[in-house]
Amino acid sequence: MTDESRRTANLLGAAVLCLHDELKTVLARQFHRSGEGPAALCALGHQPGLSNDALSRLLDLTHTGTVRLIDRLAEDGLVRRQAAEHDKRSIALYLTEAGQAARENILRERLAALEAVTGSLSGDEQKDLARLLEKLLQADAGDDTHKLRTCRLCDSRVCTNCPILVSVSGAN
Amino acid sequence: MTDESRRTANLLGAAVLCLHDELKTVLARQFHRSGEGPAALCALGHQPGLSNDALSRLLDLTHTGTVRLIDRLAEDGLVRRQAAEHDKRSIALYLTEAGQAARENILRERLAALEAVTGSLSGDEQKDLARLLEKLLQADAGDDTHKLRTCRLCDSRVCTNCPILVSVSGAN
DNA sequence: TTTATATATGTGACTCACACACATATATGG
DNA sequence: CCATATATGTGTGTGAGTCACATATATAAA
Repeated sequence: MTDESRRTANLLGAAVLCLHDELKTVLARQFHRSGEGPAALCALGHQPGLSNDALSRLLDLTHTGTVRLIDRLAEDGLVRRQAAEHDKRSIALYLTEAGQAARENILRERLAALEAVTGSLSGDEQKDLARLLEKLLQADAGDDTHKLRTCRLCDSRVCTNCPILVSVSGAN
Repeated sequence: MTDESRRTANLLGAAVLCLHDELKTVLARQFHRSGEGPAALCALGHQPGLSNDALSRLLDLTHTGTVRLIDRLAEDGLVRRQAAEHDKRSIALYLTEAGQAARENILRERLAALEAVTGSLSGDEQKDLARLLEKLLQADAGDDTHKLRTCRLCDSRVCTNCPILVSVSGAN
């Protein structure tokens, strides 16, 4: 590794930290709970009927942690537990109306914050950035669970031609 | 905003999330405490003698949160509180030998993880990425405190020619 | 078919990393 | 000299997770 490539790696780390801080702040404004709550809402909007177990893998929480998370979201009236039809042990999770609205807000504000940053680049630079990010995401994709994890806050209406597309059925 | 620029923004968000997860995992392996502990160690290595107050601004914690954080780090034998010479109210924080070693590990593993990702790009692509990241970091730099915050996990030996260079004296 | 084992969810008790309200010591400006 | 601002610390609380354990259903084996 050259000094220059090390410098680039470090710049990437700084950008990741800076942007993550910013996105965290934005989400906190939209959503009074911290942790994986926003990600759970987004994922459930994208894949309604997910089980506790599938969600726990997607969020990389213990199943217990996911139970508590769903308790909180249900208490806030954002998520609804329902008996699953095929397996009586499992539950199926759905967003309520309020949950869908919360998800919309989260996705919108997140994207606005990101656009404010990429907006400092020219059109050509944005194209370059997109291409480089695609390569980075592909290189770091991992298995299906990891891919779903990476996409857990994505806005599927915006992410056309996802570079790490995964068969959603792999989630349950 | 075009659909394409929205897509780029979303890709950036996905990459930030994915890499942040990965860096978090790496730090957790190196350092059994979560939260801002690693950042505190790195910052204190870079700016020895920082006060609780300056550190709390840098980490964006309440001063109380920082007191407790330092309690934990001191308990682990990584940080030492010392009376400040100029202002008897404030304390000066220094890393112990063990603290310096912990910091080294954190910086090394963080950079290794980042290099593993950027390593998937060609030399030219890495140069492009560096240039774009510099622009993004500059666009999002903010005031001196925000800049220091962005750099709180950087390895100063590697970050030559920092794109958002800040006068360190602004920190105290 | 009965039985053993694996899987899905849930509960109780705990921990960690913060926050807020309040107290104390030192600095600083009128 | 005194009022106010600043720096640190303490008591108490909370949110978000963990682990150990319990229960219900599914599946495979005898």
